[in-house]
Amino acid sequence: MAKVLTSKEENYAQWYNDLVLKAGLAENSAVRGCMVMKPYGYAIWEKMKDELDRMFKETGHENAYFPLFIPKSFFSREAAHVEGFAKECAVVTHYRLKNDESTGEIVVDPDAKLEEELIVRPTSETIIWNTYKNWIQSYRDLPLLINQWANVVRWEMRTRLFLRTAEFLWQEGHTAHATREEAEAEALQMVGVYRKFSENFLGIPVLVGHKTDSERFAGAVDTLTIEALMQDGKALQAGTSHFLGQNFARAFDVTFTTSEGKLDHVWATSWGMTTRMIGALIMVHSDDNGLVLPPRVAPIQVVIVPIYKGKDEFPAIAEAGNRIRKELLDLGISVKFDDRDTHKPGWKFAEYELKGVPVRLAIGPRDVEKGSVELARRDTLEKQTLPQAGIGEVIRRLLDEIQENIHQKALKYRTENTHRVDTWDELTDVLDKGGFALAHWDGTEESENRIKETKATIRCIPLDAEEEDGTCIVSGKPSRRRVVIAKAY
RNA sequence: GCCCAGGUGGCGAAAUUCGGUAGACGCGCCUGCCUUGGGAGCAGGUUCCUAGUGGGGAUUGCGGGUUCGAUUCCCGUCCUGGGCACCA
Repeated sequence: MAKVLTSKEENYAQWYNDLVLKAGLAENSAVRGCMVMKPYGYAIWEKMKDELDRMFKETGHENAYFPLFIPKSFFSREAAHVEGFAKECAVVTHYRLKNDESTGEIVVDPDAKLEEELIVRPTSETIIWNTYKNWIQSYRDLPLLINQWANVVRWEMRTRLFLRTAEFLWQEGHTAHATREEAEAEALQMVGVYRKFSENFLGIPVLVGHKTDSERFAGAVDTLTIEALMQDGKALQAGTSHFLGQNFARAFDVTFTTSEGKLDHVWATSWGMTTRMIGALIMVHSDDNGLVLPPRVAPIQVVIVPIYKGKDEFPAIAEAGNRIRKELLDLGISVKFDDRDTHKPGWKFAEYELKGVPVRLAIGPRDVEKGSVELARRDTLEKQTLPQAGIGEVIRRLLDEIQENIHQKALKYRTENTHRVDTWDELTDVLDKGGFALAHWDGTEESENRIKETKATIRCIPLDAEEEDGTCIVSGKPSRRRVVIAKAY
């Protein structure tokens, strides 16, 4: 097979880029740092959206939509929030162009300057809380559980397809609650939804935990995160859920009358997951032959490739192919019968491997004769010949097995690359090789800054960390639990 | 935003040293033949636009400059890649 991709071992960044481009997922656009998501990449995103949306609704949330533009004044009400986002905002200053008579060029009309600039949302807390103010009067209006599917813009200095683009797609949930406890429970619930989604649907094992003070979302009281490990040993923040306390309620004056008739500010959360997950999916599972998609997220779960010499052989093969296709469709399996005669079988094999299709069936004259079919699974690249009769059931079970196998493989990789470290040397050793280091930390910013000098960061303070006496890897001061340290994207 | 390195067909690129026919070589693509159980092979074509077809025009990110002549030298600018920083 002609080599299509750079090898992962040769150059991980190049391999990733090749894969995104050649599998037809996305490409860089003419606009600085932005991305064109191609149909196949978008199909993967749609699968993710459908599943997440289902999970949100299952937990009582509704979808709504808020404006793309945020007046500058809204944006600056919450001090920490503006501080966090000010450096990466796209700003609309004018509303009209005109033809410059001297040069004949289209220029911004200086007379069309906006009185107040508009910020293209980098996140929607401010405009949403400005709206919630009008929606919430009484404890009877709470909780307010809303999610929005949208695009946002953050003017990043350096960009990378899917992982960091100037514009990206995401969902952002924004909830309002009557009590602190309820809001905290919501934030915890939603990080749990992300964990379930990531592990069960995408096959990506994640660590769940709190961010440190310095890594927290701008304006949040607590940030919960899921952290995944990529095949090059770097961590990726895959989703976050924030407990916002009453910060935004105070900034936007969102108050309600309690059941006791008292006035109080509401308690808030926000949580988001983005198209970055597509990048995670690629970097966690794929190999040098291309994408490896877990069946649940694969836009095409089974592809059928006919093999034939001359036109007379085709009808019998097409009959078998279409019959199997129908059988799989009836079982709720997405299947493509690629009967194009413009590409040869070997070409198609390579193509669908590159696209990560979990199961491939090949049907040729031999199979028609014997009532058999060749089945190849993408995760292990194993091939076997099976009877056509009952193939639907076999594949239905196999898809579950592949889903599980891909998850277990990723989990095994993460386990093998997670190390408990008790000395500074052990820490730097793990960080050099790549992977998660579990180390004691005294909770101070000084020690955290020292860790950051290695270019690694504290990814999270795990939720389920067992209590354990130890001493901080930096200061030697006492510590009650280990934190997760890694180099990250 | 700062420090490097770059920007030439659909793609990887060559020519830049020392200014002198831009696109060598390869991939891909197109046509035909031969093939079809792993991106096979052979021949021809392939920068783009245009043309009643023995032609014409444009073209090395973009804008200026030097020069008889600029992909090459100078200034500016935009963009891309790597590093710092920032970040989902």
